[in-house]
Amino acid sequence: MAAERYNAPDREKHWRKVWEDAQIDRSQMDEALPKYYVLEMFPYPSGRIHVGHVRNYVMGDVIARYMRARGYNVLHPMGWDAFGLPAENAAIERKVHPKTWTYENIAAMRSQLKGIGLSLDWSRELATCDPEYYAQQQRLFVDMFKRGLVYRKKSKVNWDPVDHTVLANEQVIDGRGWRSGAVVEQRELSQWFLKITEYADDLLAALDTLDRWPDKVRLMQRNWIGRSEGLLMQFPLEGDALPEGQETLEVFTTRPDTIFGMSFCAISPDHPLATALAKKDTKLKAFIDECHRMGTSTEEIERAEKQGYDTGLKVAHPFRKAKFPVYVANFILMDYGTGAIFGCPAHDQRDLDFARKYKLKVKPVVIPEGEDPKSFDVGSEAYTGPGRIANSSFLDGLSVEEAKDEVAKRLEKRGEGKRKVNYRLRDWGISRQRYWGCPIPIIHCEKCGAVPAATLPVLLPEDVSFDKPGNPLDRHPDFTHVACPSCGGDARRETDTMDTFVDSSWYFARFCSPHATVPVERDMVDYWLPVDQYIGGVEHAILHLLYSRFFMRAMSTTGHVDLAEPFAGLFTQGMVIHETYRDEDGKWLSPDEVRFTGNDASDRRAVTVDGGRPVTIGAAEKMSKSKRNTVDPDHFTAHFGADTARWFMLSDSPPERDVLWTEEGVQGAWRFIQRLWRLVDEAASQGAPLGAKRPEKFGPAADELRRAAHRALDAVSRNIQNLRFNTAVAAIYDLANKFGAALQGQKSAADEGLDWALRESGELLVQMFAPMMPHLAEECWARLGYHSLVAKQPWPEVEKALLVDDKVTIAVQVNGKRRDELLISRDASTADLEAAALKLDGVQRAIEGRAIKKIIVVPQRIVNVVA
RNA sequence: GCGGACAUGGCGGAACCGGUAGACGCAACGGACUUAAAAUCCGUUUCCCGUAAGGGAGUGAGGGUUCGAGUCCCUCUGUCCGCACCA
Repeated sequence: MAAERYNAPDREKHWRKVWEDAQIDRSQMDEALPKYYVLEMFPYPSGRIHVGHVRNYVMGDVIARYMRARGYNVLHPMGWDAFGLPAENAAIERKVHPKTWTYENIAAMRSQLKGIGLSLDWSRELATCDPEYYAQQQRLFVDMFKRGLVYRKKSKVNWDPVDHTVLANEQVIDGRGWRSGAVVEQRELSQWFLKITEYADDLLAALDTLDRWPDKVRLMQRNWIGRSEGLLMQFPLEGDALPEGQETLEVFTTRPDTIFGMSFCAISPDHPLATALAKKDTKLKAFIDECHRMGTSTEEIERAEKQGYDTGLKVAHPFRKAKFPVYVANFILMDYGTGAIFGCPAHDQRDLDFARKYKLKVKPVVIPEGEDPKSFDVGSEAYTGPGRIANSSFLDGLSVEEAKDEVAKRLEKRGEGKRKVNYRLRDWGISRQRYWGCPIPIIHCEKCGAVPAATLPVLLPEDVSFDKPGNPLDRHPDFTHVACPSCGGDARRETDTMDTFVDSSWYFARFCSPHATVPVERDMVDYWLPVDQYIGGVEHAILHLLYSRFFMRAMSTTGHVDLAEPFAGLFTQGMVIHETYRDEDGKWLSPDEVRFTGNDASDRRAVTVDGGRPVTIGAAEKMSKSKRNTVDPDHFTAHFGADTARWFMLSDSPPERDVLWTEEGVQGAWRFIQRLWRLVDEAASQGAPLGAKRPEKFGPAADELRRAAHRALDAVSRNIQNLRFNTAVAAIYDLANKFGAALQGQKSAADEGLDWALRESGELLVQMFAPMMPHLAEECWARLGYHSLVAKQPWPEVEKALLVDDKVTIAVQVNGKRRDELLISRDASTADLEAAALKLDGVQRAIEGRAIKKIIVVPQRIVNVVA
């Protein structure tokens, strides 16, 4: 009797209710149990979850359910990265208060997430815009302030002169504000910084200890921190225009060995010397203004065409009687080193491009092995490799390293040079001139300076309006006018809010005691931290992860925790992508608006659903609202259920890679769910009854099935543990195929113990897919006669004896080419293998009577006959 | 510009430490069941030659190390990602 079709949406609702009543996902500290903290990067509450979120959280959920079954005390919480720009945009565009907008979004997304059957401890939910949360963040800020980890300095921002607002880099499009279209200016503002550079060395060194992080992320962080050893050099300056008090130019270089190849010096447009010169030189002023229109990102600065302005000043070479021009150049970053360089065009690509443009001398001084110093020429590509120094007076013949050292020694002796370790890493600017963020708890007093607010929290006022440009906090009198906590005089409250990266730099610690009246409770963080498995997008590989690592160190300094590394294990998952569709006018179409007409895969064509107009099928891209290639999880689960989505997300594509969302793939997952349900149903009726006694002996079919089941269990366990979900899925498919075949076999011929083996492997099968398709698993578990929850079962044990076969198939090669194979006892000796291999027809044919030179035998693997 | 990653059938991908390349899924094709369709079940499917047995080629391109290379080394090509105020 065939089973009824499995009604996923209906049954899933039922089981979610059962789980909730049983509180399967509540976590409580328990010193007696080993803990396991699994966390997915919390989402920004944009309003709807998308399938990309689903993939992220399902992976974490599989781990959480698996580790729970393995006997761990699992913490698996969820929260909201709820401050940020989009809420303010919504306020401006739709006249809805950021708070209202955000909390409505959170409510919508929470209910969507609950529909996926994630085993999350919702009692720990937090949103970073909850006063309960950001009040504690302000405490942390004040503690860091008191420890000297916070300071203020001037820094550049993108300024929109029409909207009177600071723009994010992504809001600057071709040098103009995205909303106003006004040409963006760069402005200097006083901003708050966190001293991440204080920990630069440790952040770098400790990367080596993060052995459960992807190598590429560690490498990206290493490069980001960018430690380099070099030399600070003082060049005497001369020239009529030389401003007073600026008689020397300090540059930082990592290549002092190339000093004899220098042909110019260049300073940043923001260098104090440039600013001073510009006061009298209107052309220079114009050039600097031009540079400021470029944008603040490193990418733009470095990619722009190299341009310079000759200041007329000269620097003297430290070892020669030669003078070189000083340029203001658009590719010199004020934030790195001293904002000034000496240019050696032959051995630096940027310098070379610049030199070619301004017809400056290019003199090679590092000669690669095998090249003649007299004829060596760099052409259009600078030579940055190793070699011998030439054309360099006392440095001639030295290696690059020796020359660096020699130059440093000589200049240090003269007091014109100093060795220095420089970092590319800069201190973290956290000031944002925006409303929807955590207020920086500082009060500015004319007498006392910047003083931390005495009473915390500093709450965001809610009576604000966005009908005027700029930050509404600036024009909120009650908020800004306060008494100085130190002297009691009139003072002004800081109106900048914090970068939202601050919010996400410690939320994982807050989850350990989400409602505490201190930032973190020590016994809780000591028990739960570090996060054992952190899962999220690779786009956070640098900033979020580095800031969080910094925060743990800073919080250790302030005594809140005692731990440097927040994430013991890190996994970066790929995106969910989908084809894109456009009509004749180039307008983006959503998948629902498109109908396919082609006959097969090679002839895929599409037309619009409404009028049959032709549709261009575009490349699969990251799902985005603007390209309309998103899939709505709600719509989807209402029809196929959450398990289908979960299974599909885990199948096929390796989790670190992008996964292509396709209708066929969804159908495949859906079919498999139905198939599993039928198989379990049949096993329940044809297999041995619940609790039947294990037979003494098994026939060949039963034995084979049991081997398949235990092999699959072994593979699934290892694959889940290594987050290789796609191969775990393959192992389950494989077992389902063999299980189906065994069921068929049982109908045609009885085999000793097969009914018992069917029950055993059926139960194992259900337990194996339970972390991935938990709803279906409960339904199957009940069908198998159980009144317990599979979610509460311990993970089954593999019977190791069943993993080992007594016979193995060994490939036999002749001269490295596979010619035949050998089925032979597992512990056959080398001599046995040699003898058996030589007897094979395929081997004899391939040898063609030639003499055998050598036979390579790797037991249980391969025989290679060399003839 | 700088930095990083990736490349295997028609498609997504598998292959532990260098040891039978293509597991598993999708698509396609053939068959069974059905009045029919859907669903389901069985089979085939890297390419070329061959009815077959069998042989040849094959993991982006070129070279190298090795008895043996998808895997290690060098060179090249292509694609994707990040670059400090998006989160």
